[in-house]
Amino acid sequence: MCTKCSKGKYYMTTAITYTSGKPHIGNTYEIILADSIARFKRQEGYEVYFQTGTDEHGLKIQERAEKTGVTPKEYVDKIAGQVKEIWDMVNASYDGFVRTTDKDHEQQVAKIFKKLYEQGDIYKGAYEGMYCTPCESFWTESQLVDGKCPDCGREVKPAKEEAYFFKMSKYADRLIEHINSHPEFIQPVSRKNEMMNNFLLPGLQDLCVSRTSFSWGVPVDFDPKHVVYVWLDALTNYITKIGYDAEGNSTELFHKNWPAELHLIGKDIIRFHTIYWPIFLMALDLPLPKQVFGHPWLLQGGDKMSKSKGNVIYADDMVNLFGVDATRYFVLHEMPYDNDGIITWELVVERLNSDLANILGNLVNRTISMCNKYFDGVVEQTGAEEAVDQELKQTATGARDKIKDKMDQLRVADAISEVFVLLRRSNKYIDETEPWVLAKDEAKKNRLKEVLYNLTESITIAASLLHSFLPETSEKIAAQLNTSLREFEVLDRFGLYESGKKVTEKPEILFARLDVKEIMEKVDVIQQAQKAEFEAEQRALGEEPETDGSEEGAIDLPAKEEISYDDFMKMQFQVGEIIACEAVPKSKKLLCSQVRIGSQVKQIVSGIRKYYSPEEMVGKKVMVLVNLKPAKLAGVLSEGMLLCAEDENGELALMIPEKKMPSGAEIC
RNA sequence: CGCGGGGUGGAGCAGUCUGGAAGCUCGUCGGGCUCAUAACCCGAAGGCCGCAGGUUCAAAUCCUGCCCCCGCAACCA
Repeated sequence: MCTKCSKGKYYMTTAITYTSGKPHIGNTYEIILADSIARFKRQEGYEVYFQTGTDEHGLKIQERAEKTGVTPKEYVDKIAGQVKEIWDMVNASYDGFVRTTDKDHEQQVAKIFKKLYEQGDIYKGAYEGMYCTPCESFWTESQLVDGKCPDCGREVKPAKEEAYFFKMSKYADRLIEHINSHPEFIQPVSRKNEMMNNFLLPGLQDLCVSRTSFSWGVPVDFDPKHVVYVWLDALTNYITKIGYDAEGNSTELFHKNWPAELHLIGKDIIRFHTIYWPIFLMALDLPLPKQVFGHPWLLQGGDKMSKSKGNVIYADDMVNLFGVDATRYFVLHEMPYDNDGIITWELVVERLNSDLANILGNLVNRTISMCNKYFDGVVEQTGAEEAVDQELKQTATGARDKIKDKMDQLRVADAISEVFVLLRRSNKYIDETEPWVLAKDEAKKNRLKEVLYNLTESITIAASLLHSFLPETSEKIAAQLNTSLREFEVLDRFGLYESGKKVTEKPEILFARLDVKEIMEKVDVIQQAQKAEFEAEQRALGEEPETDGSEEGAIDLPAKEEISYDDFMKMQFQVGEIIACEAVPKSKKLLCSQVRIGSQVKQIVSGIRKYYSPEEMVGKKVMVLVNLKPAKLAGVLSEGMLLCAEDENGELALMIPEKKMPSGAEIC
């Protein structure tokens, strides 16, 4: 915005989005947040370089691509396209977009790996554990269920997989020192202790940085059956894409921008950015980023979000329904600093109506209308001041520094609220000055002009301050007032609106009020479409679509292998009477029941605590599989199984004989 | 005693680190106003700040114990 008064460079990044599917509003939140910070820094006079991108390697992507019958590259091209499309749709002003499948990135990852290997930070070792061949997964002894694979229940065997490891411990002390001497490094600060106490102080384990179990990744060039595993591939994007070269030929762009001022990431990956990433950088002899901010999540309220239910909220749907800036406003405003935020369609409508339509849109509209009505749109400063003006002016001129203060702390939601303080104050000013009363008295004409000038000026300042958050709206307001947005430097001054200018004749409604009911009808259409799309995808993957029970009742399960009558007869089912029942301590879902079957009593543990209380269990006669091999659950012995029906939501119902039956009666 | 987050007027949250008159937005009710998108402005009602103890002249805030909710983890026999 103002190149001659540059305050220096500002390199910031978001996390790169994993391309396993279309990003939902929670993912999109990060880019909007980052964008508002980038825009604000530019407005302040920094030379910002803002990078985002996609993380495109890994087993999951390879598998998805195989299932849909396309190459991994084709698959990620499609998703990366969607990501970009959404980022553009929300007006993200990124300067660089990295894809981990970009050739230059891949080359550097291979070089970095080699360099770290040659200098001894990476060594060849082995991953040891119990291996399930069909699942291609390693499990530790404690993860095994009954000595078998917890996923598929099949046999596992001890195995070793060759892998490369990074020696984390070597740099741990230096990192601890750095974190302690740079309290601003990890934000919010509450996360710092978490990292220290849970990972750094107990001692870091070496990190596995290669895999042989899949091929969709960057091959290790001196040992090509290995592929570089996620973090060394993903994190390095922050340096590779701006031109880092492991052999010393880094670009101008890199020298200018590294180290980054800010990595903006989700709170789930703080560990990787504040421990592994700094250590990689130390190993490469590069300076560390100034700050890592792990933002909270934007969660969907109400039902758990699930594509099969069609209730996932996507940014593009929001933009279509509400517009870009309403979408931006919601996610920026609703997100507190260190707690998770909630989004529902109803909340979005509420915010849009009360803040954007009522407070902001209506203020602009009523002000312009009065300018036209009383003075044919001409706005003039007459100097007819009164005491009431002072408070408005103070609010207007003080807003900039308050916002800057909040932004410096990365409290974006609070910053945007400061603009609304000014807007509210302006609405109040109209009531205090009563322009319609002034208009009736010819002698008060100059005063009326001054009042409308003050309003126009305040709105211009507010619009300029809004630019980082709602760029489109900000510009629309300036256009309606026939002025341009102010530079940051002068935003603490009042009275710069050029006296005598004429505002637009017919103000355009900035945000129309919305009716929740109408919106929810449209949402319903979106959700139906989403569900249909999901089911189509499932069919394409050759899987049975999940039905969601809206047609009441029908659930199709994948057919199991046919069994013989003898197989069936191996199972002994009997009626059991529950004579006592209590919750299993140390567990959340388990109930432990004493079940009388004939003359014996068996102890059976079941995961039904969510649906049945211990009290209501007692006295029930239920269907029991009696001859199941006993096993321990949460340390408690279970000698059988209570049979339940389960619906698609996991709701359980015990099977109970429909006529009175004695305990021990055989079920066959 | 698995890890973590949280419980503040009807809803969503701030305040808790650094004790010192319970605050914000929405909603509700009453009033004002008419320039405006039934918008705006003013006022009111509504809280044992999860429960119980403790420290203190003083606790939403510090300490101890307990209960409940939500993620993750997990054994869902």
